[in-house]
Amino acid sequence: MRLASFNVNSIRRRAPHVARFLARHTPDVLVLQELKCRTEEFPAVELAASGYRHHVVGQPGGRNGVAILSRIPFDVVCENLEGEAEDDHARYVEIRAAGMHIAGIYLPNGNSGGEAGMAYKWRWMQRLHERAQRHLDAFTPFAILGDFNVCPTDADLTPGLLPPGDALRHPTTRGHFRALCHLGMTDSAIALGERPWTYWDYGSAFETNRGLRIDHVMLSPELAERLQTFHVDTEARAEEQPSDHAPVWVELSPS
DNA sequence: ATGCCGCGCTATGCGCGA
Repeated sequence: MRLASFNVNSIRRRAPHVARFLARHTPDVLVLQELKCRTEEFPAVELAASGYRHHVVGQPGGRNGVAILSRIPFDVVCENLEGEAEDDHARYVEIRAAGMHIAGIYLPNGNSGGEAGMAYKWRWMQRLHERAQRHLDAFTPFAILGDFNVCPTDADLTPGLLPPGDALRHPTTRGHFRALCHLGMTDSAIALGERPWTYWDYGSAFETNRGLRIDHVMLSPELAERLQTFHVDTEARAEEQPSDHAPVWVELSPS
């Protein structure tokens, strides 16, 4: 079982990259973030030949947007986290497939909108925590994949790349992330002794390998037991007109 | 300490992303 995540920074610009990634690595499930399109604008035709079915949670205005592509049967569980009235950001999608629940997330950046932006990020992390708690309490196998916009420790960013007060490395942000770990969700890369960059800014950052580790795959205990490998598809980041994120994925042994 | 880049907009600069 192969579970993957890719922040595409506009799916209309990146549909060819996604198609190539699917062909190269044939994940069973791929979650996408930052579609930057409405649901009806998703380039389904360009991805149709790949043999994947999709579910899109788009948003007007060219912001956010998440989707799931799957080559195994699935049901959509929900398209938002509970706990905040009138949250119309398209940042969450959860499916049930192969006996597990799989969430694709685009966690708020938190650096825009001042205090309110930061507070929204932390409330969102609290709501994610509550969702995970619910699944863990029920012993439901649960995976969370996506752009967390969190550098969990100082070792997860190139020194000097982000100022100390940045929302991606703020102590409160890290506290929320650590709470998710303590709840019982395993950071896949760390569990395997790896700490790879998953994001490089446009410009020279990729050539000089100045990056961040912000795309994560978190697994409940049942799934962490099955964790075999963690990968970053740097090939996708090296392509023409790339996203600033690279796809990541994990391999799980059969249940 | 930051947006030099990239994206979408109702645009020909701005807000946002990390």
